[in-house]
Amino acid sequence: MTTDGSPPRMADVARAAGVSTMTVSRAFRSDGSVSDKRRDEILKIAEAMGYVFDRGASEMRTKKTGFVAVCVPSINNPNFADTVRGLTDAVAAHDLEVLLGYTNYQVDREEQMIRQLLRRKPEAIIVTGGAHTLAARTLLERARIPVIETWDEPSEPVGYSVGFSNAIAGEMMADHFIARGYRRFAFIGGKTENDTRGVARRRGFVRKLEAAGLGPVHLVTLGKPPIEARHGAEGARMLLEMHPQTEAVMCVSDGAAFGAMSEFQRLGLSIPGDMAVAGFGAFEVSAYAIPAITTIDPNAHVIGQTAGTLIVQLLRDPASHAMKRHAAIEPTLVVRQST
Amino acid sequence: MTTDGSPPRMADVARAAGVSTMTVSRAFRSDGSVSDKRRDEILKIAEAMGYVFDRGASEMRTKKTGFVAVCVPSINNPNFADTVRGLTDAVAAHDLEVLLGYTNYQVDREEQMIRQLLRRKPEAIIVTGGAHTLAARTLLERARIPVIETWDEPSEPVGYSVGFSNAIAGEMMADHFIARGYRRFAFIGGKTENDTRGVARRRGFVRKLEAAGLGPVHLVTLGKPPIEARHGAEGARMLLEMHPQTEAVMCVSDGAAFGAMSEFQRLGLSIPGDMAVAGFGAFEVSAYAIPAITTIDPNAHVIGQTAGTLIVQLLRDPASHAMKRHAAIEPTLVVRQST
DNA sequence: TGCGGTCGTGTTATCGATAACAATGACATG
DNA sequence: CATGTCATTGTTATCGATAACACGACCGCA
Repeated sequence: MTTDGSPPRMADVARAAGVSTMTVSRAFRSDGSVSDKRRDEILKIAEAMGYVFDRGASEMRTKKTGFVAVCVPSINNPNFADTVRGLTDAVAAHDLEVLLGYTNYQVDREEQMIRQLLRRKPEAIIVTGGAHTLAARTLLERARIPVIETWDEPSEPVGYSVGFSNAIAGEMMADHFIARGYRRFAFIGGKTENDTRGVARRRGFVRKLEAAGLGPVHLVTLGKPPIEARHGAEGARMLLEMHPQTEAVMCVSDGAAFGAMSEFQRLGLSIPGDMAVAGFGAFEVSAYAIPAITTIDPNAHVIGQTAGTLIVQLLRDPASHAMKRHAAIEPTLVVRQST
Repeated sequence: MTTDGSPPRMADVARAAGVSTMTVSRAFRSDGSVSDKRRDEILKIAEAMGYVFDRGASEMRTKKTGFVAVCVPSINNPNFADTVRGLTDAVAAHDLEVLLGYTNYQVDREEQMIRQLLRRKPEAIIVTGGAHTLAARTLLERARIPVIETWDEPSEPVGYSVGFSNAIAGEMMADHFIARGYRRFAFIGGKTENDTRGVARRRGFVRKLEAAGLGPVHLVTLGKPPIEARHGAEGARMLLEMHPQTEAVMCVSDGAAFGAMSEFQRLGLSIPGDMAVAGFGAFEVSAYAIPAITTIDPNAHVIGQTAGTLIVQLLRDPASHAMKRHAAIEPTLVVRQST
């Protein structure tokens, strides 16, 4: 506290400690060359005065904000929450903070969000997926910071990418269904334009089955993402009405799969006898549902962790730009009783 | 882009547009008094140059960071995710961004997180719960910004509070159990020290039942929060082993309730015939489980929205300090088939 | 004793935008 | 025509910390 009642600045702490501002500045950093005695003294005085270090002023001079920006579709989705957690954990040890934005699965909101995030001058930016508006892509290309696209395997990444092919994930489930001997298939998912990754999974699933001569795959398309249990339940009703002969259905998310399975059961079907159900995402609910639901684990936490580790490396050693541009995170098929 | 390859600053845009830096600054703000023609011209030039406004430099001069800090236990919990979403939605329209931190339910990490958040000079800070370390409380008291404690009804709030009494939420469920005619009760939850709100719910639940002469209430205590499906399942096994005569159990969260119910079913019990199960949180899974799970909806999104609205009001009109300090968000009992 | 090196500390200029104030021109009004 | 008002634009100092440089004290070693 200063005499005039304004919050204390570093200079006020310096005055109180009888040293120069520069010495206080050094005391607040780990690398600062100050004698231990002085540092303790200064920090104690600062604490007593209620001094709070001003990161904003610091970043103006150092040009280091300590921010890693990340843009995800939604934070209510456990998968993206896991990715953010993995990222945060990986970068926190290196004095980096995560600046989070979400788009509610709207591409134009992504552009706006990226614009907003970049104004904070993050040291790196992580986005979800490889599909962006042209303007958004330009923003990322011009940003002069590491750009990481996650949850996807973009054919032309802006910078780096950490993720997997959602189409292949869809194929994995198709292979599993084929191996189990099912014949008539369906896919429950959301509207095409909003969730490009969900659409890619559907494409892979359908392509593989039709290539095996097991088409057509019936598509049940619900509203905008996120597609959750209530949509799954609605999709289940629609499916039984339109294509009651279906034997196995993949859902775009585990939430939807759970909702669909519950609805099938309510309507008297036995799972997997009358209908096999699978999801995507390895939500916790899938493991504890009865029957437990077959799913694909995208290893969301690992995606975040890997992206975080990559960022730390790029920031510490900018020369490492030569390394490979894509980190493949293999999704895992988790077979359970529902198929 | 400047001639030397460094990112352009406002002065570079000004030079390119043949105006002063100040005019460019004004063009970038909604209130700036610049002729429309000039503004369009300037913005177009800025865009073409790839200029990105530097929010950090701006905030140093204006002393407005545009940040609202929020500290939650976890972002994987759908309840807190909803609160953050409600908050973000409420403040976004007023040019405020949410700076998010989470503590993994560790009180000492909360202190550290608050310290870190405050260094960014947020314009307001929102924390979860009313229990903090002494140092954390001091930090909040000295911060000279609006402080809002959520998800609780602190007896001595630091500043404002938005939430409900978790003890009363526990009592609500006890009342419901009593009305349904159950006699032998249990509560499945986490370790005491880490989740004060969960503990409060348990306390209310137990107190009410014992006051009605329906004790003792058996407590099944698992590990550290978050307490999810796997803990619920484990708790269910423990409960059947130690107190098989139990008729109705409340779980600290819906995740745990779902896991417990599944496990009871796996072990051959019928719900609610052999065992009634209730949760807390109104997770989507509860509505689609079979049977659907009775729960308490804390209206998490409303909590966030209300806190956001309050902040906007306090920042716009600092004189409104006189208004009431607590906004009560009533939790709703949602009775379903599991009880 | 003299020299170079290290350690701890101080001085000055600076990061990029903007508040506060000043100045200009256009137009209205008496 | 003089004066006032308004809208628009420019000039200067500044927010709070720190990089870069300078400097003195002290050390070891020849």
